[in-house]
Amino acid sequence: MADVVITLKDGQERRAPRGTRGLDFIREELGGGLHKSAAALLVNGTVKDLTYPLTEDAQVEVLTCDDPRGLEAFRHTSSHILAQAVQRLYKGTKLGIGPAIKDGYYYDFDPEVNFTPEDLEKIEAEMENIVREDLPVERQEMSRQEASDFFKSRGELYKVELIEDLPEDTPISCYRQGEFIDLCAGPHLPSTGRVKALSLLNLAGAYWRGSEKRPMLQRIYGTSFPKKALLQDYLNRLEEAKKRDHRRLGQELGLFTLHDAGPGFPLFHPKGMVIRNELEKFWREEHEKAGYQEIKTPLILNRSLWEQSGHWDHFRENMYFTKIDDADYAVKPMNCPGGMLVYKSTMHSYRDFPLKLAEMGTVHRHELSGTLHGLMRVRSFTQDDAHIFMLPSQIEAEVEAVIDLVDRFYRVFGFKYHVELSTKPEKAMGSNEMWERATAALEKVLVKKEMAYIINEGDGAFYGPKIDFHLEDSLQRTWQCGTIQLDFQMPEKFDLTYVGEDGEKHRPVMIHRVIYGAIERFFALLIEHYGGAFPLWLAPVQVVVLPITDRHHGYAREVARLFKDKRVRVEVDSRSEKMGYKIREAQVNKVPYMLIVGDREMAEDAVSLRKRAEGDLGSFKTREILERVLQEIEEKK
RNA sequence: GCCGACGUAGCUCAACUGGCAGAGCAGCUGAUUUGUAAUCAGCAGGUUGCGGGUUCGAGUCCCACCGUCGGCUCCA
Repeated sequence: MADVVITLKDGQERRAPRGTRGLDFIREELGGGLHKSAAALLVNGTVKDLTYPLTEDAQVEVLTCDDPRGLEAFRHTSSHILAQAVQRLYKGTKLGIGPAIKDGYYYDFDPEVNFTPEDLEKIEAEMENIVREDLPVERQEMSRQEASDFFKSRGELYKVELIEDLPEDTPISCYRQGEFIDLCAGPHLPSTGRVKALSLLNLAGAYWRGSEKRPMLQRIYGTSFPKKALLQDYLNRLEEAKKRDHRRLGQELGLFTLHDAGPGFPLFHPKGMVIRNELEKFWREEHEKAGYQEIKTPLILNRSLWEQSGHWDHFRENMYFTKIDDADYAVKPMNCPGGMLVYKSTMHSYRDFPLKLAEMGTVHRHELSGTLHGLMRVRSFTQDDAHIFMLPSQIEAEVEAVIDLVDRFYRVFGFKYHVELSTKPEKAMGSNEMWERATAALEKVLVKKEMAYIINEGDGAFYGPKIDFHLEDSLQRTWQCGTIQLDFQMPEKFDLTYVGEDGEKHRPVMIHRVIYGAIERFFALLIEHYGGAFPLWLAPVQVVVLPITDRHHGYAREVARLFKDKRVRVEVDSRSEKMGYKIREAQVNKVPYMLIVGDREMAEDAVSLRKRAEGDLGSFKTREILERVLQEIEEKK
């Protein structure tokens, strides 16, 4: 039998006996330690097991854990080890699914008794045993019937359901390691001994197939790495991330608090308000430049308005209600109906378009108690909303302009973001044609701007599809912030009109959009992004003057006055404490500029500069530092 | 809303199997006059989330509720 010709990534060709397993090929032909660090193969562009037999000439690339696809196989095998350990320790536990995810893996179980955190330790110990046993992992294909019968005989009813839902033509494969066998498409590592470092992280409930109507399973999250040191790095990073948690920093820096008196209703303290106000100030400046006009609409409006807008039918379970003089009112969950009323109050001409009405609107939404999360997910929040009324022909240009505005804002803060296109949800208003037209319009702009985006099926607003902008928190969970929603519904519902060139009345098109999203959420993300060390323009206290002894207090106040006159947020720490103490406190409070003043500085009209991040920088003329501070504030660096 | 864990002073945390609620930081008072990340002393601070129950006795055990945390579902 002739050898097969294997073409490597760099174009080199190697020969191997037909049917050689990938792993053996790597060991024989490529040498080095590669067969040890390899996790999977890429054969003609498809990811395969390392045990995959090379029966044809092929392009082959070796994937290690440095490649996401290699790491995925590694983590996926880790999840099988988890499931094997659980089934050894807790007989009768049924298996759900167990995929690799970002930073690790999970497995869903239906145990006879729910797991406790102590169980995780036992399970982890058993996983270590399985790794030590170094069980070979073998792939085997089955017919649909075989697979179904097999899992039925084991009582694995969730697996049977999965098999039944697989498309007809999909080959069904299982992976076996020791006594454990799981329905799985693979690929997997060739043996369990390759998982050198693993750890279980936490325990949570998760509905079977993500549906609240299905049983709740027990999900165990874990992670694993090819080296112990990498696992330790990861655990250290988690610890570091906890220090950036906005809930912790918000408390430590005196920015906001949350109370039992109002779950999901945050209270902003003076220092938190300074930041909020700076964010709003920046927002107003930019929106004025971009041609927006600002409005303000009421917190509470009559029921009939919400019926007209469709919220009564589509959003009621998220709304709060009240009565005024025996009539039904609702607290607004969105700003759009109020915006509609403003629009309808006067006549509009096509010449006025695009008409951009912006509103810092505080909305209330009843969110499920289990979903509340610091400032990220609250029940009362302020949206930096705007409604853009326009001609159908203006849609693309306006969507593009908003995308540019979002980018302009996020850049100032140094945020990375990703974009999603959300399509028609189940509870939607309007015809399919309308939805398709609107979705296509949004997609067209994204394509034109060459933006990477993912499709978020069924996640649109009830009145239209949307482009969402997501930011990452300190644990790399993503949160939707900016959004651009195209709406053909509200103009219809509210009978909005404009007078066209032809003198006739026409229906305008509308965009709902936010840039920050919710100020609360954006603020939370900013706290985590900066780890509480805000850039100068946002810092609640920008400059603190630290007099060395009582006889320097007068001079310290003079220095502070110079800054205050230029609207710099400055404080003087005149307590009778040592310099080390005052500096430590300013440092802990993350004040960007510390100005130390003693005899030398007094004599020279100077200050000794210490910056939060750089430490002692020596003596400078006071005026020079003032200029520097003003410039840095201006540049928003 | 669902699953699990947790809830002690303003904050961070102690209190062995049920046996007198305690410390550090912050706060207040006083002393100290200080040169680049914590000066010393004293004082005050609590219906142990809320409500029931078991017990001679509950922070500790049981039940229900509220809240928080991690997820699921949902969403800015």
